[in-house]
Amino acid sequence: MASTSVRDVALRAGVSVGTVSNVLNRPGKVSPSTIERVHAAIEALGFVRNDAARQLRAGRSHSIGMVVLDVSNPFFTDVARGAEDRAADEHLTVLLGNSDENADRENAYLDLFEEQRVHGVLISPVGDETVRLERLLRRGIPTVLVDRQTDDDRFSSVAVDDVAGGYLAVRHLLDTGRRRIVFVGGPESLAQVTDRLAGARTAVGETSDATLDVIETDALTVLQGRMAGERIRDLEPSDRPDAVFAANDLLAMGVLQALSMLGAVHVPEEIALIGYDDIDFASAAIVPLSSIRQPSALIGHTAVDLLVREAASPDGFVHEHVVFQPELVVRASTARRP
Amino acid sequence: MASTSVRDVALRAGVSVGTVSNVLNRPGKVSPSTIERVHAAIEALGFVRNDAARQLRAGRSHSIGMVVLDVSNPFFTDVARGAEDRAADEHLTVLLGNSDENADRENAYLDLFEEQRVHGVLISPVGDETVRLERLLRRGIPTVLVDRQTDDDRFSSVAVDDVAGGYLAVRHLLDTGRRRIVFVGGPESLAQVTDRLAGARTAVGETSDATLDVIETDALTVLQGRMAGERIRDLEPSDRPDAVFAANDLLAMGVLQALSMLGAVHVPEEIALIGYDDIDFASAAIVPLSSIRQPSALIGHTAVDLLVREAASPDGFVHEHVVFQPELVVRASTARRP
DNA sequence: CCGCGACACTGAATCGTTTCAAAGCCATGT
DNA sequence: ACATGGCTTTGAAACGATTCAGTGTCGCGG
Repeated sequence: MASTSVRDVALRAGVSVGTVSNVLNRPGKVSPSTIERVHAAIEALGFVRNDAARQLRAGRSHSIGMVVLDVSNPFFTDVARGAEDRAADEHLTVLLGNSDENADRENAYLDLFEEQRVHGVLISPVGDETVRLERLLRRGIPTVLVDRQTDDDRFSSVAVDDVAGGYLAVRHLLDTGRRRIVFVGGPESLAQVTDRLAGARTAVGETSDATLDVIETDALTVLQGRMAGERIRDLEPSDRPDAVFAANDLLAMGVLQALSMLGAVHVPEEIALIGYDDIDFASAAIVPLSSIRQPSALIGHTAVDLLVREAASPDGFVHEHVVFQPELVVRASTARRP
Repeated sequence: MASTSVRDVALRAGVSVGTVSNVLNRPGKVSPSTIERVHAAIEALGFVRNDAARQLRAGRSHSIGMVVLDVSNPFFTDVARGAEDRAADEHLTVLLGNSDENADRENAYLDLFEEQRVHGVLISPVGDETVRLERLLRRGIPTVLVDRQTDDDRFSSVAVDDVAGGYLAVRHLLDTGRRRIVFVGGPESLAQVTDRLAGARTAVGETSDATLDVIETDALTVLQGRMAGERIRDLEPSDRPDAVFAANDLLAMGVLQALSMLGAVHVPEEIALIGYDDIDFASAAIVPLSSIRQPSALIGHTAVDLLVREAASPDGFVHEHVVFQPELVVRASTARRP
């Protein structure tokens, strides 16, 4: 019952603890017969390495801390999966934390990760606060911003050009003949929201008779989308927009639910709708949803890549800013009017 | 740069390391003035506890290991969230692993959790193998089966009555006039699948002119559902079933996509469709999906509860088997024929 | 004035692994 | 016969927090 240690294994195999450790970590340095004997002892005793002791000695854990804005959002689980896959190659584990767009929860996770002496941190930050992240750097914990562009040369970052994405979305709405556009998204503290809105504004600015209104939401969730959709549905038909650009697909699905409910407003005939992220469920929506696709798994993959490289070259690492380009995916929800 | 330890804090505060530790863990035993001095030193040095050292001393970590069948399935993320919330109350962290219905990946996570000396394990197992789980028990790691019923008194378990759920689903299809029913689900190694199928069989058995066919899938995913749906769509109209019961909502959404594509088959007029889990996206589907609701967050919550109680009472803990009842949610996809 | 308990604090031992300087062993070449 | 170098193995030190038996101090009652 009492857990067995290398000492027990060494005793049983008739070698020293150093040799047991070598068998485990540098088998090339140990003679075949000894290796066999040690393995037999490990087997017999059911020995399992104590990770805490390894970490203590090593000074840092072989985990990567990751904080995302919303684990219920398939976009982020896809990013996390990409990160995990790449991390597994390096024998690293990903600890996934969910900030729920809440700075306090974000901080709680960062505290935890500091105590754990994680190998590095991947974060999709809630606000602009870099104070907290600087502290990680000073501790020597490499930190990569995920899904957030930055010029800050103290961090690496992996993001998608959200301004371009916003532009793509609204350009497409304009190209299919819509002019009165509403942007649904929020809170403003999220860079994803403001960037996509900025791109939308640019596109609208290019067309003289187009207008852009904003309905701000408290979060990027289906529920918030439904509330925004209800506000639109309850407008006089003449006051309604002819297109909605939602800051992500969850919002878009909420908007869609509200508009379709009771057959009140037809999508895309009366109002066209486009989302962002192209999550798997977008194509299975009541009206299949047009969206802006981001290479989600690749984002996670690349982020771990940068992290690992930074961790390997302690000082003088040149931080990189990787920016992917988004892609328009057209489905029924923005079909051209008849 | 070199991380500061309790020793440094002690030195700076002019006390012993033992006192620093007491300030951190049993402030009641330390005089107010000393507490203040120690806190000042901690602040000044930016001291952060080293979790690895704590764990080494404590003998186990304050993390709970959790393995689910599919992180992309909102049902499991909901369960995980419930678990995390309850765990946070106990100052425990949840490490979430994804087996992808693959026994090797499941084992890899269990190995990891053993090395980490986790506080306990929550698992939604891939197969019937209890061998691996027994090993955890022998190590003194309490283990709770999640979303899996069992009579095994060596484990606690938290589950939903899947046989009752399967019965509910098919009883509803029969009640709305359907007779030729197809069950879509697999692999058979998942108890969730076989239990739901068993319930379905019972319901069909109660109606003399009803039939039940099975299309087995390789996994419970949207993609697999789409493949099954295509097989149904490609049947001669006279050979088609008049209702489909999918083993979970992801499958159901895939089936729905395949049937609706090209307007080939109308749901629910030609084929009624019911899923399982009632994930958030089910109500936003092309045709809002009827489903069987499970109290997902409550499952996670309860599981952590049992785990914590077992961990607190090392021996002689009486394992409990909690079984929740599922609930039918009727939407458009099973509307009665006109 | 002594003894006793309460309280605050100390510091060495401990957890289990890894590392590394040093030692042991053996064969080869001179 | 001995030095040399290449393997293999050894064992003590180190990582950093916690614990606990023990030291010291103070105040109060007898």
